[in-house]
Amino acid sequence: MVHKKATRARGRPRAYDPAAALTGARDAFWDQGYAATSLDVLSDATDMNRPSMYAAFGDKRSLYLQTLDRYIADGAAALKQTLSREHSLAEGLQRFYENAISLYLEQGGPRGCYLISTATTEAAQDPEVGKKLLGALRGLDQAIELRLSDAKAAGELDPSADPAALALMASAVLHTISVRARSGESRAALEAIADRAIELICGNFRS
Amino acid sequence: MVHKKATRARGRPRAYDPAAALTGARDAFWDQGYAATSLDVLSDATDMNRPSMYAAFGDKRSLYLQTLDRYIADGAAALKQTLSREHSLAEGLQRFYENAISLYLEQGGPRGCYLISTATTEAAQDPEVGKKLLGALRGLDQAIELRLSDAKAAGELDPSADPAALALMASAVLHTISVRARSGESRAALEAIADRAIELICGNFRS
DNA sequence: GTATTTTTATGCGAAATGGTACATAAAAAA
DNA sequence: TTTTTTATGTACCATTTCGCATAAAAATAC
Repeated sequence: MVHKKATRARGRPRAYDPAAALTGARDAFWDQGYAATSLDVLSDATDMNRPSMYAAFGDKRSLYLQTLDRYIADGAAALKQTLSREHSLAEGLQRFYENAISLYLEQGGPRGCYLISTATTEAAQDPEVGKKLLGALRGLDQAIELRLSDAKAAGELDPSADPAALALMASAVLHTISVRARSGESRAALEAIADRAIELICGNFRS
Repeated sequence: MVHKKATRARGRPRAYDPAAALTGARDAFWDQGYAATSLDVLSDATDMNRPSMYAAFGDKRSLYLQTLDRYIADGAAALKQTLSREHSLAEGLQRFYENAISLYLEQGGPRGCYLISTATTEAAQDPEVGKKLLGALRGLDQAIELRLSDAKAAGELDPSADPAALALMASAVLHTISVRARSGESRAALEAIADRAIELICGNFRS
C-alpha cells in the first residue's frame, strides 16, 4: 500500500505553490523578455523571495529554461486535444488558431507566442534555448503533418495534397500570427489570416 | 551651381563613420537582443566612445530605433529590386527567399530577421517598436500582394488565386524561416521550406 | 521540551549598467 | 595667432543587477 502524502514533509512548509510560481515567472518573462526581467520582478511575480527561488529553480537562466519546458509541454498537450479526430480538419484548424490567438492576446497587452516572442532572441546566444525552440517547432510540424495525413486518408483533403508541405504552411501561419499579435495587430486581422490559411489548406474540401 | 561639400565642417572632424557605426550597433543588437546589449558592447561595436554615441544617436533606445528604421528601409529597397518584374514571379520569390536565408544565416551564427529576432521581444513594452514592426510587416504584405496582382494579370498565376491571401502566406513563410533560422535550423531545411512555399503559391503556373 | 530539518526573510556585496562631467584635441574662422 | 566649434577620451556617478550569507521561523522527530 502506497500512501499518498504518507508523511508530511519534515521542515517548515513552503509558502509558495511551485506551479503557480513557474506560471508567474513565465508571465514576467513573457511581458518583458528574458534579459530585461530582473530578479526583483521575478521575485514579485513568483511570490517568492530570492533565496527560495534559487533553492527551487536555480538561477535565472535555469528558471527560464523550466518555463520554456512547461510551455512546450502544455502546448503539446493542448495541441493533441485540439487536433484530435473528433472534429473535422477544418474545425480542428479553426480551433487551433482560435486558441492560439486568444492565448497571444491574453492579459491585456499583446504577447504573441512565448517561444517566438522571447526565446528567439536568446536562441542566438544560448544553444540550449535554441535546441528547445527548434524541438518545439519540429514537434508542431510533425503533429500537424500527422493530422493532415489522416485527413488525406479520410478524404478530407485533396488526394494530391502534400501533408508535409501543408503542415509547414500551417506552422508558418501560426508563427506569423504570433509576430503580428505581439506587434499589436488586431484580433480581427489575425482571425482573417487564420481563415484564409484554413481555406488554402483545406481547399474545396472544406466542411 | 551647388557645391557638394562646399565647405568643410567647422570643428574637429569625427573619427567614426555614422553609417558604419549604425551597422555595428545593429549587429550587436542582432546578436544579443536589445536588452542584453550593454553600452560597453555598443561602444566597441560602433567604434565610438560613449559620449560620441550620445551626441550622435541619443540614448540606447533611440539608437536602437534608428537601427530599426534603417533595417526596414534597406529591406524595402532590396525587396523592390528582388520582386521587380524583370523576372518571373517564381524566380522573384526564389531570389527573395534565397536572399533572406543568406541574410538570416550570415555572420557565422544564426541570426534570423533583425525585426523578428529582436523587435518582437521589445514590442510588448515599447509601443514605438511595435508600431515600426507592424508597419514593416504590413509593408511587406502589400509589396508582395502588388507583385502577385501583377502576376495574376500577366497570367503567371491561377486566375482564381487570391493575391492578398497568397501574399499573407508568402509573408508567413518568411517569418517562419526567420524563427527557424535563429533556432539553428539548417540552410537546406530552410531552402526546402521556401521551395515548397513557391510551389504552393505559383501552383502549376510555375515557370 | 529539545533537537533537527526545511523554508522564509533581511540584507549584503561585488560587479555591471546606463548615462554624464570635464578636460583635451583637432579642425575652421577671425 | 587667437578664437570658436565640434569631437574625443578618461573617469566618474548613482542605480541596478545577480547571487548568496546569515539568521529567524515553522514544522516534525525524539
